[in-house]
Amino acid sequence: MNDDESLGRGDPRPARIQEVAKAAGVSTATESRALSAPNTVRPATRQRVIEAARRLNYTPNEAARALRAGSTRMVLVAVPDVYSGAFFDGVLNAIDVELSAHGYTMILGSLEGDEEKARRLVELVYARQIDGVIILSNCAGAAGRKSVLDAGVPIVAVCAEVDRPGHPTILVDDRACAIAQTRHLIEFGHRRLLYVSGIADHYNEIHRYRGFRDAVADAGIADAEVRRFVGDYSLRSGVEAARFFLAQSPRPTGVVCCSDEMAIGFLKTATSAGVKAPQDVSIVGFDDIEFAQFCEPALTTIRQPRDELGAAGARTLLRCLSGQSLSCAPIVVEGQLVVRDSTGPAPRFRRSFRERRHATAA
Amino acid sequence: MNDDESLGRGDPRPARIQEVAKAAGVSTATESRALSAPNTVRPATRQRVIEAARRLNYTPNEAARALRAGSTRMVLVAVPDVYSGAFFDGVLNAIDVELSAHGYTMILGSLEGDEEKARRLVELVYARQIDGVIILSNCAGAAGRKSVLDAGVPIVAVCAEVDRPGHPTILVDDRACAIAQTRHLIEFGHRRLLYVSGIADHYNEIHRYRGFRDAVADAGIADAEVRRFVGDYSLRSGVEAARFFLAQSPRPTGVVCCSDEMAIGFLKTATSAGVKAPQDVSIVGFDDIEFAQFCEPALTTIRQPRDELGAAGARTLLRCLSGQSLSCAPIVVEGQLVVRDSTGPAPRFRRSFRERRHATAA
DNA sequence: TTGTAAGCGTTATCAA
DNA sequence: TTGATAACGCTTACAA
Repeated sequence: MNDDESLGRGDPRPARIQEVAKAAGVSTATESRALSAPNTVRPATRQRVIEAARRLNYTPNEAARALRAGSTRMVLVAVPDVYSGAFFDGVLNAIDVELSAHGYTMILGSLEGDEEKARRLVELVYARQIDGVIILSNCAGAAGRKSVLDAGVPIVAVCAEVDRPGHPTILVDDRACAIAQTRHLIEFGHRRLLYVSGIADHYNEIHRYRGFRDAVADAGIADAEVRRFVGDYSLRSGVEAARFFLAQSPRPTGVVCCSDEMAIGFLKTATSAGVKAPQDVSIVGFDDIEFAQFCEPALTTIRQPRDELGAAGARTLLRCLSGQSLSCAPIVVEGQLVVRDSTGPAPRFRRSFRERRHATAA
Repeated sequence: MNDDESLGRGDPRPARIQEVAKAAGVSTATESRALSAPNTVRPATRQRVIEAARRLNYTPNEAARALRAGSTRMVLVAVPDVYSGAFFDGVLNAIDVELSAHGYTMILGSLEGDEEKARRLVELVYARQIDGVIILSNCAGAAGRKSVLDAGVPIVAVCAEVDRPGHPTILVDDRACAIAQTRHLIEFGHRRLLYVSGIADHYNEIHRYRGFRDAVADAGIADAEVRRFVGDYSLRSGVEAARFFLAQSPRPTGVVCCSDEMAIGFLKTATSAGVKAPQDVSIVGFDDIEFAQFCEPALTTIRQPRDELGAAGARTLLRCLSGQSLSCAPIVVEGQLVVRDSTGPAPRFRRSFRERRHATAA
């Protein structure tokens, strides 16, 4: 019985490179090369090595590899704390696929909420356990704490902006999207508008609100006709927005929301109070999460190219990690208005609009 | 100017323990102890060490620590591939909070879908980069591949069952939950029932279906009155279930779903086809995801104690990691029926009317 | 209580 | 193409 052949399950101690090298009749150096740089060893040798590794069920110890090589192939993806799982899941999946394909592991976490969790993640970066960071959240540098920005690893921002310049960034054209939302309502004859915003100082929000204002001004709508309610993207704040809406007199007839969650929370609350969409009020969301098609009525919204955002972010980071220097001009991708059933002609315009439609149809 | 004081941002090279030890006037051994086992050094020394570490912005290199100490403090949490983000997010958050509080980092990933991603994760475990695994998905041991079960690390299952016995398990009482769903409908007078199942060979599913059958048999309902549609927990399969439902004649009046997503997909599709809930059909979901309150009508469902499940899973794993041996009797927590607006009395009179019509048509 | 020194399991340098 | 050997940065016997 050969003592190299300890194949049994649950070996008390996994094989090390030395043992495998011995079994293959080579040095540890050759062993290592055969596995991580196959073309630098003779095919026959390589074959022997690989065979021995398989027999002994050998997997290189990652901690040792990382210590020696100075890289862990782990990437931290920082998501917002209260986040639209429904939206980010798509982005995250694209990131994960891209990273995995290049041998990297994704670690997910928030740098915002639970202080304990956040500090641990930042420490992990400083501890050289993380090769790079993708930021999907604006609050990268928290007050009083070591910032991940100072850890000396490459950082890429996706749908977000880093406090300090010089980092590659992937963005949706938020201003254009907000204009598309608003114009859609204006074209339906809505003039009393409610804007339900995300967190006020977020990068996205600043640009979106700017777009909303511009579209409103373009249409010659007076400031007095417009309201703003500041939310935080959540279902709950959509409910609050609807309460605010219900208390107005006269009520707005068109509502622009900065997330589908807020739009859905708004919709449900308004409906329960007897205000129907799109008859009494039209609502546009943002993100096109999966549930947008399943609420009642189905939600008109902005579709963000989640796959594209995630994949571009991951690829950009991988390029940084391989030492390429990149231009910092943001990569901008486009959102798209998806019209469903939650928007329609403004109440007082409805009749004439219908007549016009019938006229053109006839 | 002291060359120890290189505090500048983006230091080319982070401080090592040796430098900090020198700056504090102690050996590396004392330095290490002062930071990881504070009570084993004199307070004054400890103070000097901590001060020096802070000055030099020192964070111990994690790879070196892991190599030497033989533990990485990383835990893999394996989620299903097509998963109810809305449900698992709650469980995952509870796990993360618990792990973070004990100095552990959570790595998230699926062992089911993308083969490339799955293989990488398993390799990570074999590479000793993962101290333990929490499984939220049934397909732990995939065919043909090294299984995470053989990697020799502690494994805990939450809402799932591991193919091989001997692992601690945290479960909801699925059978009792399914009975509660079904009885709720039966008490409303429903007798023609549709059961929309999750993936057929999942542990949960087996127990839930058993509960459904038992409740049906208890009520003396004939097999001929009962249908089963096999879905996969997704919104999409809820849509398919509704199509199946719409094609029946006579149609069931009560629908038991194994996820809220399926219930919501069903609801929307049925509503669009002119079938109203709860007037024409009553629907019960499972999970009580956040959106359950926001669909129209609000969904009657089963609330699973997500926090409890996640926290119990994490605590159990931490106990394993600290070397305690545990009983393998499953920890069972209870779900709870939450009655909202998607369920109501069976439409007896209209039903018999319809049957008459169908009878004459046939 | 503190210091000395031997590893942890790799990879990379250099010489053969 | 391969082998000997020195790091990588930390923890922990063991000795003082």
